[in-house]
Amino acid sequence: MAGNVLNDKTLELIAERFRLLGDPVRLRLLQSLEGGERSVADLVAVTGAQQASVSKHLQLLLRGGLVERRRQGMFVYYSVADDRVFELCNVVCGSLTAYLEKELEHLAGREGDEGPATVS
Amino acid sequence: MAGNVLNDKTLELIAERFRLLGDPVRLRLLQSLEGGERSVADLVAVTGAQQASVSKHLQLLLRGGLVERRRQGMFVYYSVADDRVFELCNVVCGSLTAYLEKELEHLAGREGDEGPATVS
DNA sequence: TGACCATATGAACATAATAGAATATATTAG
DNA sequence: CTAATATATTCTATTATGTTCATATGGTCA
Repeated sequence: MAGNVLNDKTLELIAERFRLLGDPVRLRLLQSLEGGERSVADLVAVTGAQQASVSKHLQLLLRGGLVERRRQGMFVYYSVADDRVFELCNVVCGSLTAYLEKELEHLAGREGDEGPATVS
Repeated sequence: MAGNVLNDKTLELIAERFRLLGDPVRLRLLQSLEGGERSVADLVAVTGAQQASVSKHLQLLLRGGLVERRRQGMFVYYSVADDRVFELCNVVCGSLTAYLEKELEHLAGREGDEGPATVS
């Protein structure tokens, strides 16, 4: 966004990538992979989701280029292919924190300002 | 994600924020606001979307704390409340670029590797 | 080969997100 | 007050996304 205008296609790609990160199960998967590669079975256990669901989320992350897979015997190991995801999450965390703090402040400043206690 | 485990609620908040950025119209709105505040009418013109649609997207961004609004007469001016969105977009752009370059490389390496040209 | 295990995929269903038309609200001008 | 304008909201239809169950695929081992 550094001043230049992005065309619709690019914007759609960026949006798509944000959407890819916009699911708590996928975020949990990525977080679980932060320490290194894991098998699907591991990830199923960690997330508590169904195997089919985990597998599909992993395919989405794979097609998006955020993770890689490696087969070893019967097991498939996934790992993070782009560390930027963690940077993104950190920035979002900061943004969220700032937002929530502002909200708190706002609420504190309006204490008891939720409408009249008396009728008419 | 700096090594600590995030609970489900936090993860959902983060995912929600990513989803907020996961729409091309909203990204276009944010980009349009990068140069400073704009009225809704301006934004409708810029995006080419319906007024109702723009208004709804702006409400989403507002509730997410990414933009602020200011009323002046009949007009409402929106502005970016959290510059981190641009940082996020830039990181995503970098991530996308890396991914697409890798894809290209991959394709180049496999040139003509798309199956036999002859039948049986 | 067949039995078995891990992972992926397909189909059906439920839910969420989005757009568009119509309408409501808020503000100013007369 | 009414008319006019800018913005917000409601309602509805449609589409996208996610979950689950069942099944397919790919691999190992006897």
